[in-house]
Order: sequence, then C-alpha cells, then structure tokens
Amino acid sequence: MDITKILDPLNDAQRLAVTAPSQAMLVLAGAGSGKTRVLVHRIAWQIQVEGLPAHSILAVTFTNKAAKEMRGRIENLLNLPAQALWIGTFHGIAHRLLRRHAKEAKLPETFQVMDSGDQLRVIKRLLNTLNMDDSRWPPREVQWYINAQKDEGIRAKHMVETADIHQRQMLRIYRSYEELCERSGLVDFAELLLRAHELLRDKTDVLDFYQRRFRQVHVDEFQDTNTIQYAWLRLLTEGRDNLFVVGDDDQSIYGWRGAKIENIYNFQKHYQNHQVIKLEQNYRSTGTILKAANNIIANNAGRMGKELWTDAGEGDKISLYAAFNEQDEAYFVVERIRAWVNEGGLRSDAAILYRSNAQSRQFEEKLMATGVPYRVYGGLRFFDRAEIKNALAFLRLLSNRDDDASFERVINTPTRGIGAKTLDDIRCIARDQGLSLWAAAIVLINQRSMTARATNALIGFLELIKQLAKQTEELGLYEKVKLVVEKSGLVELYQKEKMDKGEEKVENLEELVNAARLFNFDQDTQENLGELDMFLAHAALESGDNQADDYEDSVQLMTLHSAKGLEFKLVFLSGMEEGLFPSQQSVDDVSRLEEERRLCYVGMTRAMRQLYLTYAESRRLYGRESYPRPSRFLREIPGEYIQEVRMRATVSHPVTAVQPKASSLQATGSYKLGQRVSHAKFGEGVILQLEGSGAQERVQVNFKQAGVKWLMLAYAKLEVL
DNA sequence: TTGTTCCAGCTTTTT
DNA sequence: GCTGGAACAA
Repeated sequence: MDITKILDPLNDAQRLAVTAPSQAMLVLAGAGSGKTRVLVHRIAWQIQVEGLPAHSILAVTFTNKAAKEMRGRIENLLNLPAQALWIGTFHGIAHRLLRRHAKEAKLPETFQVMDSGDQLRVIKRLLNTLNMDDSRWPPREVQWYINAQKDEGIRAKHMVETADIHQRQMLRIYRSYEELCERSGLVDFAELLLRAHELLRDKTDVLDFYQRRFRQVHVDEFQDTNTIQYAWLRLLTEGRDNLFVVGDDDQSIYGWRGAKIENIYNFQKHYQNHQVIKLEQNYRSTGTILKAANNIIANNAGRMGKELWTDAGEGDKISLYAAFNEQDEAYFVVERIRAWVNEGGLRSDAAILYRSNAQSRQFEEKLMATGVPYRVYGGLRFFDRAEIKNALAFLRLLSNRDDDASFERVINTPTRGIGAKTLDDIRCIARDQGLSLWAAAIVLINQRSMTARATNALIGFLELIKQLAKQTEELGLYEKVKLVVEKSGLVELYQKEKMDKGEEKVENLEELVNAARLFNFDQDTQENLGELDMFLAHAALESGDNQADDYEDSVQLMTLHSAKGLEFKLVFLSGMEEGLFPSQQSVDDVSRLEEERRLCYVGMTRAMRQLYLTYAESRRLYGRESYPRPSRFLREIPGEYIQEVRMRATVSHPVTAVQPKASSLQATGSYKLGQRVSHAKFGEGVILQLEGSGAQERVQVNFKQAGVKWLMLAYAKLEVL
C-alpha cells in the first residue's frame, strides 16, 4: 500500500487533517491553501489506509464542476475507478435519494425536476390563474419568497396567517404553488433539498439505513451551505460526529442567496468534540498580494481569524490605475494584456474581473476592436436555451402527461392554431376541477363547446404526443430523443427562421440528440429509473457546460462571483468605485458591506503573480454620467503594496475639456501603449508603460533583444515605427 | 401570427 | 441608455 503518494504532497497542517481519526472536523482553508487537495487525499486515505469501502463515503459539493474534479482527482490518486463513491452536489444527492425513495417521500415515480426558469414560468402562470396583477406581485419576488421559505425548511402549512396583507397574499400564492407542483409532479431545486430533509426526518428506517451506510460525510465550501442543507447534514451524521467540512468564512459570498455563514459557528456548538485545523499557507499568490488581501479582510468583524502567508517571495507591487472614464479603463486593461502577450504570456492566464455583468461590455468592445480573443463566463447555458427547453418539454410530456409546465410550453409550439382562448378555457377547467392541463384538455374536447377548428387543433396536439409516446415506447434513449426532435416540428420551425439564428438553433437540437447518444446512464442504473427520466433530470440538474472549451487561447472575462475557486497569473480587478464595488445596495448595511469586502478578498486572491486594480473617475451608468469616488477597499490596502500607474498621455479627453499644454502633448503625442518603436542601441521594441510628463516623462519598452527597459523620453530618441 | 413600439428595471448565481 | 418582455396593431 503506497501511502507516501497520499502523504508526501502535503504540508503539516494538511497532513493533520487528512490523517485525523474519524471525528467532527472543521478545516478552515484559506484561498489557495490546498482545500480540494485535503478533501481528495482525506478520502483516498480513508479508502486505502483505514480500509473504508468506497460506497461508505459521501462527499458533497455545490457545483457539478467541483464534484467532477474531485472524483477525477481521487481516481487519479488511487489509480482506480471510484464509481461506488457518492460524490455530488447537494441537489444531485438529494435527487438520488428522492428517486430511490419516491414513495416514502410522497412523490410520483416520474416526478420531474424544474430549473429556476421553469419555476418562474409556473409562478407567472399561477399568478394569472389567481387573477393577481403581476406588476403588484412581481413573479421574481414571489419566486424569491417561496425559495427563501423552503431554504429555511418552512412549508405553507407551517405558516400562520398574519394581519399583514402582503404576507397573507404571499402565503396564499405559496400554498397554491405547492398544490400545483404536487398535482403536476414537479419539483423545484429548493424542493429537492427540503424533501430530502423531510425524508430523513420522517422515515426513521431510511435515515437509519443511510446513517449506517455513510461512515464518513465530507462537505466542500461549507460556508455556502444554507439552513436546510446543514439540517440535512446533521440528520445524516447525528450522534456519530463523522462530518468533515472544509470551508472559509472569509470567502462566504453567497449570503444573499441563503448561505448561512453561521453554520460554521453552529457546527462548533453542535459537534462538541470537533477539531479545527487552519490551512494558512498559500501556494498561489505573491507575498504582496496576500498581505494586501489580509489587510482588507482584517476590516471585517467576527471572523474566525486567519492570515495567509507564503514562502514564495514578495513579488511585484499591486498596480493601481485611475482611468479617466470607463473607456479609458478598458483601453488600459486591453493594452496591458497585449503587452503581456507580447512578452510571451498566455491570454488564458489573464482575467478581467468585475462586480456586475454590465461592465463586461466595455471590455468586450475593446478586445473585439483590437482582435484579442476572449471568453465571457456566465450567460446562457446549453440546457437553458429556448429550443432545447422546447424539445425537453416534449420529452417530459412523454414521461409525465401531467407536467403542466411542459404542456403549456409546447401546446402551441410550433404554432398549430391553439390560441389564447382555448388555452384559457383549459386553464379554467383545470383550476375548477383540480385537474392537470392535459386532463382538462380532454374534458374540454368532450364538452364540444369549441369551434371545430379549435377542437381539431387541440386533438391534433394530444394525438401528436400520444403518437410520439407510442412510436418511441420500445426505443432507446438516443432514438427516442432523435425521433421526438424530428417529429415535433421544432426543426422545421427553426429552419424557417431567417438568418443564422435559426440555423444555430437547429444545430443545438442536433447537439441535444448527440448528448442523448453520449449520455452515460450506467452510473445511475441502480436507481431503477427509465433512461429518459434520468436524462431529463440530468438536463435540469446540470445546466450543461456553458463554456464549450474553445481551443483558441483567450482572455477570461467574468464576475467576481464566478471567479471564486479559479486562479490566474494576471488579474485585473476593474471598477473599484464606491457604488459599483461595493455596490450601492450594500453600503448602508454592515453585513452586506462585509460580504462585498469578502468578495474583494476573493477577487484579489485569484491573482498568482500580478494584480491590477482599476477605477474610473467618470463612468456612464444607466445613461447618466457619474463621478464616483474610488472604492473604500483601495484605502484599506497599505500604500507600500501599491504602485500607481499613469497612462494619461493616451487619454482621449472630451472636446469640452481644458486644452492640455501643447508642450506636454507634443512629447507624448505619438507614443502610445503597444506602439512599436526603435532605439539606436536596443533595437526594436513595444511600449508597455508611460509615466510622468514634460522632461520627466519616461517610457517602459519591451525590446526584442534587450528585454524590458525604462527610458527617459527626452534622451532616448525613440523612433516610432 | 408577426413585427413594432413601449415600458420598466438595473448586483451577484448554482442547482 | 440599453435590454428584454409584454402589449399592441396590422
């Protein structure tokens, strides 16, 4: 047994955590301190040294990506496939439990998982049937309300009627929503967690089984767990103290979606015999970056307390750039990236981070204009696309005729002459008689109250679904999906659409068929569930790799939130302005402000070698010119770690601005970032930076042969090429 | 049924 | 000031 392979790559603190006997354990892992490594090696240790069978280990993460990575690394370390290991997201594991114990959880065998888009549509429709004005009851707010209740483990039946009208109405909606989901066999994301919790809470034999089965439970990113997730973990590990959690209170940035940082404190109360291990050695960033980040986070109260350090040396200072406006900011960042690439850096090692998605545009425009390849994270995922959702809706109806959300989605897509009137009648019947839309449609036809044309159209739709169900009954998943995509009329619909938009949609549908072909259901066959249902659940739970790895080396653009867990050699933290970052909505509330500060901490600690902070002195926001003050976070970094960069010579002042002095302009007029120049002694090079003005003006040039040099413009006699 | 116009809204996001 | 969705007209 080769335990050196497990232990050698670890430092003392990591080794302590990995080899600790089974007990409640809290590993406080700072950014870049080897958090995943500890989890992976811990699990490998338990299997290989402690002799635990793989199926007795559970590891829970928040994203599919993290789960996948962990499984891969464990298999790599153990050098064997680890299918028996239960590694997955909270939602994935909850889903698995509910499939296995659908009856005990009071769910139909064919229940379908709704993603948040589906949920929103269901709510919109519900508000309609309740005759509620959706400007007074914005669907998003309702959705937020319902999910917030579920995240806290509260069902409508637990709530008491209050005098508050708003509250009362919300409760009424919540109740109707629950009824509707029940009737349609629909389960939203929050419901997965809540049901799984209730399953363990109410069915002692089920709980007992899993308590025995899982001898070790591991949790990644513990600071992001919400109330119901933690309650579920507690049930599972009650009285055994076999809960091993890894997290970082300083990186808790999801409080706004229900994450409870308090779970870390509660953990220490609930598990009396727990041990805490801090991982503070950082293997990612330079000393300067870490010190600056430490200084910022030190402004937060009530931390567990942790200070990152490295033995990798100080590195360069952090660069601070005060841009004239947001255009100038983008220009500066893009020029720096070009210089980085000129010096041999990879574009994919450079990341532009921002607080809000709206900020990406200015960078995209500049990158596009200069022909620098880039990739924006976030945005539409594969399974979120309308054409894919439509195809999936057909498939869902095959599996579950009562799925109202899907019924409504495709009843007239592609258009088949079923208008608003017919649909309204169906909804009415469904509501009055407590039926699904499908059943209500049949009732409506039998009433013979409609025109022949409408009746035929409706019959046509029902027949289409029945036909498809019959034809695909005996087919495998791939053939099923293929046939449905072909016969649903969706392909024809999108082919008719003009421009390449429609073409892209057809391609996406082909891709869906392909995904079905490649779908690997072996992993979950034990769930004795049809392949189709497994595939549909997969589609809801894994919204799809939204960034199909394009092979071109490209600059990475993303929000600070999506940067968590990633690292880049060169990082630009843009828009460091009051009102933007920290965001306006957070400045009045201490806890929200502290979350913004943690976000800043997360952003800075993404940088491995060089960190740039930028802000604009003027910014166009919502169509208005604003003059924000630099972010307070900038003041929280001691000056010794910061170097101010100037590039004013290249700023394009608006026409109304005071004319700059002729002399200073003359000197710098032709010198711009990225300008190719030639020097008598050093040869050809590219300008990287400009500093100072007049006689003091200096340029930094990257020479092909001589390397990077600072030169006084007054003496250098550079020739512009 | 489709194209146009109007209007609210505007952090962060995974499942 | 732009975008996406909904209401509206043809």
